[in-house]
Amino acid sequence: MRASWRRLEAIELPVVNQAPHRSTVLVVHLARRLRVESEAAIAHLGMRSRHLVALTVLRDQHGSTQQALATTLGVDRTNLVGLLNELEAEGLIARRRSAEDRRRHIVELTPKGGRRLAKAEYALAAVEDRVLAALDSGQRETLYALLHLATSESPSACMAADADDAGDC
Amino acid sequence: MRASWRRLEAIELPVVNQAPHRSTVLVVHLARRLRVESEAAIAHLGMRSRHLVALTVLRDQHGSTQQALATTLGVDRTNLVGLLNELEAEGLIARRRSAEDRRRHIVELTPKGGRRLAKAEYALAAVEDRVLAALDSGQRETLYALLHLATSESPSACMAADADDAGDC
DNA sequence: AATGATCGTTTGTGTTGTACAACTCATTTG
DNA sequence: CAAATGAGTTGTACAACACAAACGATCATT
Repeated sequence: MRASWRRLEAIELPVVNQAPHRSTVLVVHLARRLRVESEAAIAHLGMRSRHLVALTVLRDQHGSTQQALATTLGVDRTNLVGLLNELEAEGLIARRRSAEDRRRHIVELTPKGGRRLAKAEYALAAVEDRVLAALDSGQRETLYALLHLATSESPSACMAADADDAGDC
Repeated sequence: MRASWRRLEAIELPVVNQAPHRSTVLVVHLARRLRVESEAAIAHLGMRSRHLVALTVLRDQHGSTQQALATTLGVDRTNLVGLLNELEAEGLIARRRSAEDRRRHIVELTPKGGRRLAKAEYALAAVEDRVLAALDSGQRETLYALLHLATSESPSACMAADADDAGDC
């Protein structure tokens, strides 16, 4: 009975077919540790981790609408308003009306926001040295590259931009 | 002055020395997305993500004391009690008293707990296919390996075990 | 021009996760 | 014996967040 199983699977998975590991739990676990420690590390900048996540997303995908930002961040759009208000009050982001659809707000990272984000990331060095102590610098870069790839893959990339360059979705 | 700096650093960082990227924000971001979706995926098992994290940690480092578990998970030890109660009520973990120090509880993953954890991870396949869609299977394994390495590095490994094999810490 | 839908916003309510403190009990240690 | 420690219990407080209902401004359709 094992022979037939192997024949069936060998077509698509030629050599080895181990049960793939699930990263979900480890990501959640690691995120908790990182978040707890990073909150303390960036408190002197008047920011929390959720601010950093928003700024980071904005740095990657420039000029998202609030709706797209809400889905990317996975937060309710009503709660996003308050978060953006805090960031805008400090001049870290800017809201401008979309030219195509004047109902929409295009959220952009300001230069000051970029500098603040860089500052925060600098402050996170000590945290990662502690939490990611088991990884050398090369492994950390690999980790970053994979995470960046996974997160930058916007689930609805076509509706993220101002839609002037987004073709048919 | 830069020459002396280069001489000093060249020993350990020979060629390039770019500013390393910080993974913290990306981990937090990705964890949020994974957690939200995984909660729905494992609800039918009567579990939440925090249960899975606890079981996963227990699968890796067998026989932690509750105190060590609390620091590893980064939760308050008073809140850990309730979490372990829920897991123990379903027979997924077992508490036994330490022989060396009868105040301590050694928490262990039961066979049933291991099976439940495996079931949950199986249910997470669909979630990761959605959230980690940008990563192929090889990249996901690499991600898992890095995360496992980072999380298994227990910050206080010496006090994690039953202390019969832990030497001088 | 009228109608309905959409985007951002405000307000309010409710739930959840978690920290924190204070205390008890059992046990170890000095 | 006294002090310290591990686990458990209880209660309080707060922050994050979802969710609903409504509003004004703006599109899109007819």
